[in-house]
Amino acid sequence: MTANESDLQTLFRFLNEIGIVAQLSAHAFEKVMPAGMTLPQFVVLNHLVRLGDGRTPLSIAQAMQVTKGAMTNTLGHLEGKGFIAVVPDARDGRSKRVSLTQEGRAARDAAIEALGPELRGIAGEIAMPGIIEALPAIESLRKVLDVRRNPKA
Amino acid sequence: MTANESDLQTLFRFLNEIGIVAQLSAHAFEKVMPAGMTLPQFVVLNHLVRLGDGRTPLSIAQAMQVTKGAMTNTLGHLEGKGFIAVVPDARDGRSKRVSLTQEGRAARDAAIEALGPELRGIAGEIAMPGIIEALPAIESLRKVLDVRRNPKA
DNA sequence: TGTATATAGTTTAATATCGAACTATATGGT
DNA sequence: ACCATATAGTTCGATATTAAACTATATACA
Repeated sequence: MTANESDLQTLFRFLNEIGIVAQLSAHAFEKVMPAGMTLPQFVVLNHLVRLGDGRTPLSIAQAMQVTKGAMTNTLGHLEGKGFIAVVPDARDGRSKRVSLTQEGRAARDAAIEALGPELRGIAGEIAMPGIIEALPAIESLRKVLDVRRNPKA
Repeated sequence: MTANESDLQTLFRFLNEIGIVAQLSAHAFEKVMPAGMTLPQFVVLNHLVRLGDGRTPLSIAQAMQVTKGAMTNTLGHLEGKGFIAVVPDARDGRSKRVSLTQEGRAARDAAIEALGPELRGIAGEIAMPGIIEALPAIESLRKVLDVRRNPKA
């Protein structure tokens, strides 16, 4: 499966566009988020709601592909706002466990609510079938980059 | 063109994946770049090579969707390394013009060279036809987000 | 001509991120 | 049981980014 020059240029352009879309969408999200709610904070809350809480900081960091240090920072903010509780793991003295508070769930729901109109606006202006078809390609690209970054996992 | 719930969830997941791919690919790029060359610096050099130099800082900032302040920073680094020259515009006292130096072109070529194997590696591990088909969807999404951010332009 | 407004670029304070060094706890091989 | 190594989390220094305030120049219009 040798890649030709044209493939390389396409891939380069693809990654370039992805970088810009990521930046633009992050901006659009922050714009509509309730005051004080940042994108990283929301992503963590949403992750805990969707996949269940009681997870360790490390597993959350790996799921969203940031460093442990970045997660320490984000969890600190969320804890400071009372959106999560972080407690030592009784079984493993090195670990902690993250659980959602009532306020945390409410904040996540409010953020989802605020996101709705923006998402609807975007969805209304693009050809959704194209997006739906493109999703698997993005996901496989993510997996490839994932493995290349951390081959052992 | 009303969007249904499923469309919104797909779009949300799509943007989520894009954010992670952007982060992973930025990391992969920085990893192989020659010492001292950062991704923003490379992107600016590449832009100037491909579309011609003599551009203003503002136009470059707009092309890559960063603020003027960010561009001031990046151009400062590039100028400090002797990769570009920034001179006042004779016609417009507010403006400046950015031109590439010999060293700047060489640095860009070296970066492209260093990027080759990494891109080839990635291209060899994914299904390129899917990427090629997905590109237009990403591009149209970029345009939509672009317009929503700055409706007048 | 003069004044209000728009545009180009810089600076500043704040934030998120990274990688590396560090602490503490667990695990595995001898 | 012990010691080497691996893992979880924090901290630190550096960097890129943003929004907003600021300076300087240009343009439009009255």
